[in-house]
Amino acid sequence: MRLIIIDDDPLVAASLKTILEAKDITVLAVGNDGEQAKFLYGKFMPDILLMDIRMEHINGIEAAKQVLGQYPDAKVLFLTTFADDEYIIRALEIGAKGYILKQDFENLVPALQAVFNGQNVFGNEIVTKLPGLLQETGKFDYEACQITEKEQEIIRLVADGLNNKEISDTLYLSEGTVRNYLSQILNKLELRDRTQLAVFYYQHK
Amino acid sequence: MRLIIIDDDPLVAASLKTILEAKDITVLAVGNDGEQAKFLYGKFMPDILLMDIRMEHINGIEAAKQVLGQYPDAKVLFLTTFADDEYIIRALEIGAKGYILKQDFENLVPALQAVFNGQNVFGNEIVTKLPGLLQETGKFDYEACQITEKEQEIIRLVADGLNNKEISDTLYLSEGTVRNYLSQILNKLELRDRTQLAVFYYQHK
DNA sequence: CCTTTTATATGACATTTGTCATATCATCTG
DNA sequence: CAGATGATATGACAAATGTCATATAAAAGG
Repeated sequence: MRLIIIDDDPLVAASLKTILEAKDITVLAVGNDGEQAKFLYGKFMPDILLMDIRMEHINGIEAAKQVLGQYPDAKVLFLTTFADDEYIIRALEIGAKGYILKQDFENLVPALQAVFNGQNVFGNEIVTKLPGLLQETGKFDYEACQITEKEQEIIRLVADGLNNKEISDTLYLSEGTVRNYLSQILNKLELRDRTQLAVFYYQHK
Repeated sequence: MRLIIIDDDPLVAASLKTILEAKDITVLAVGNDGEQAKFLYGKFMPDILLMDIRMEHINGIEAAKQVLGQYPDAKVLFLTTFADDEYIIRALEIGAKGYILKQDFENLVPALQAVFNGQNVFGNEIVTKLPGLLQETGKFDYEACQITEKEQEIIRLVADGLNNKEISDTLYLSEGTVRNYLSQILNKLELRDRTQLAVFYYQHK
């Protein structure tokens, strides 16, 4: 198995190289910058591109996107020090083969093997997060928070982008009343303003 | 590596056993019913439970749930003939280690190895579906609307519920500048206020 | 080098927003 | 009936928001 390692930190990159070579894996090249990823990939055409996801200048995702744009069959396995929701999605979107924690170095070789054989590999930390990401956060129980029916109506209208005047027209209330309701809602949900309320609404739906 | 195979179809189960034993993998037992899964797991305590996902009587998911309920550290790898969106989520939820197509029998061994070493393995057919499941709504093309990179950053922060001061602190800009940016954004997207912007963000994501 | 563009900032301003204290009025409830 | 409760309203106020005209400096382009 022939691969290229890209890591911001030269120490990490070198350690990885040593570890992997001890396991009879050929490290064709080591880079420490997203910029080098595409160049080195084109030059060596490795079986796998093992790359840090957090790097200065060009991050791993961006670099991988470029590599995959030019070489769609490239197998990219990301390395990271901790799991980041944002990155999981992006990595999957662009077609990475997986995502493994640096700490799990004893699992690195089997992971590489699996990727080499066409599988996709994800560490536990990642997978346990997926259901949460997949199933949009369990609906929020407004009742449990003593949010009345009328208040919920107002929440929906705020989450629709209406201002106080529009809400008052819709519900046949005075604008002041709407303000009062809203004030109570924000208080109950411990939010600061209507925008946070709208955000809350969409994130708990 | 010691494992148990559960498959509805005795022929498939037997074939798998033959293939795997040829690769020096110990098949402790073969079952053909979800009911047997829990019993056999308890009896043999294998490293991995390799199980069909579609079975009569008790399906794989249900059987795995029971096994995992009793033995939370069980490593369950599902087998299936085709990928089913519904199952992906369910399998991840209950804590399965992966999901592989029966057709990919040449990848089965590396996959088992990776699972044995604590990884999670998913076939390509599955992974390519994940982004779709993660965010099904076609996302909005801000570039096309001439929304600059910086403006997009501000949008994200507004959609996070920050006020102008907080945004300016985050981006090292003056509050006035943030206001100006926001004003431009609202103008470009033909929205009225930051709440509508947050709403827009969540509805086009 | 001069001009244009781009990013950032300021101040002034009207409007909207959120909070609070208080007021009606109808409906329960003992 | 008297008092409590709940829904709605008002007015006052400070803070935040959105708009606009304008300013400045740096970068880019000629």
